[in-house]
Amino acid sequence: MALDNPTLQKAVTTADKVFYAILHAIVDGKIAAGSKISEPGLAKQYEISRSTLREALNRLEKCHLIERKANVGSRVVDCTIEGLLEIYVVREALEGMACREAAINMSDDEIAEMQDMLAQHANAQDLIDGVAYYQEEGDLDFHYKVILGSHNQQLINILCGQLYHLVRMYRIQFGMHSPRATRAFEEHSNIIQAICDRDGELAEILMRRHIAASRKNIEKKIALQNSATQ
Amino acid sequence: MALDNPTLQKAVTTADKVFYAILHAIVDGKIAAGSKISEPGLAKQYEISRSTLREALNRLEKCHLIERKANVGSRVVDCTIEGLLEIYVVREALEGMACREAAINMSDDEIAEMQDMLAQHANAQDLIDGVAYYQEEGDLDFHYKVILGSHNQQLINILCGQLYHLVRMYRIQFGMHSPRATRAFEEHSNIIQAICDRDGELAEILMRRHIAASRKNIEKKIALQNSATQ
DNA sequence: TAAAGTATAATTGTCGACAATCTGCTTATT
DNA sequence: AATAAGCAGATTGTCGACAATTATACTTTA
Repeated sequence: MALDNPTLQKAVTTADKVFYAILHAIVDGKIAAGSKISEPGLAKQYEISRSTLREALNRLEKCHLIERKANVGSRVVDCTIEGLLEIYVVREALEGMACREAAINMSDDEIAEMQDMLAQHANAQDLIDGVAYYQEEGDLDFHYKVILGSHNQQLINILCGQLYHLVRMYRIQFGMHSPRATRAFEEHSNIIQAICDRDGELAEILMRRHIAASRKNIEKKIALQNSATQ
Repeated sequence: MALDNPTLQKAVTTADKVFYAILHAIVDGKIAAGSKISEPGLAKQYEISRSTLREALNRLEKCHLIERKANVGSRVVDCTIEGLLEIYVVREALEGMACREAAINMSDDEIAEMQDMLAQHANAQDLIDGVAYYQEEGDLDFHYKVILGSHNQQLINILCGQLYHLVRMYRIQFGMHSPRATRAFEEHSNIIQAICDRDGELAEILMRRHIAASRKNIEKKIALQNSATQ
């Protein structure tokens, strides 16, 4: 079930391990965004052959974490504001739809599990402090559960397999400790309620607003920064 | 511009050429859906080394045309009804959003170009005959233009780079010569009008209905088939 | 001095071979 | 007879080397 998550999947081959190692290095910014990737360099660093490294690079390309040009090489994607906003647009569309489908397809057990998770969050010290409600990872994450709940393999692949890491990369590198913590918690509650009521239409609208609110929050911040520097 | 289309991109390296060759073979059903891929076999067939073939296979995996398991091998994805419906759900969400963004971001020139294209279609013999309005490819395609018009690189990548080929594969292998030809044409007209009016909200709704109508059309067909066999 | 051309160095693409793993069949055991 | 263990055969993963292409630095020329 949750093993569909590439992040949690066990690394069975050397290329796998190196893939995850580089993945984390990029997401955490240890390999700078926008920097060029040296195949001989990285291969030496991880003590593997170039073939194996290239296998790992291919997977990173699948996650849109690096970009390759023929006969030129690979670069880590760079984190631009425009890129971030583009991702939010995609998420609004896809997670909105995932939420609609989740309201239709989730089993009662899955819904109960999600409600339990939310109850735990309500007590969590982090939430009380109003910090870092966004920081959980993997299958602890609310959005994650909703996406899996859609039972749509295409949606799961795109959102959990590809965009997930990009989103984390942006969050970490832009230092987004959401100030919307308590607000987000309430929105999550309402979304779960809609799913529980099997109201797909409402569930989608609420999820879209939830994500759009985050996006607007970022746009506002950017606007403030821009007006301050002028 | 249209060079962002991986289908039209020029193949510069051998792996590229083989990638496109196998891509077409799979989409056209010359390599059967669901069949296992033999690396030694295909390498011999295309007269290349296994390394080069694996490079090509990696790209096919990016398009979700094949699936790989570690130490086991690759299989061509199989075309199931569920899979097809899943794709329609994703398309409804993403192309709907792309249409909204297109209404915001397309230049006047781009819109004029799209209107010209539609006018051409209106005269086309194919349309008069009520056949095959869906069969055009590449940047002739209406949906394609809308997606590019969103100016959102993420949307373009996912829809044109990944899903595009899968959709074509399903269309060809399920033999979908849409009987909705004239109807689809009218719907396209209305969508372009909404974009022309810069009405993103309406444009999204119309596109979603347009795609949902196709999906329901398929569901109906399936239901008929099932009731006939019982 | 700036621009263009050339040669050298470095990087990427491709190849064939070996090691590790899986598949299917035979054989042995209860 | 059914299940488990073990053994070929084939397939995938990994490696190091060579070929093709690109980037860099230097020289030449206007």
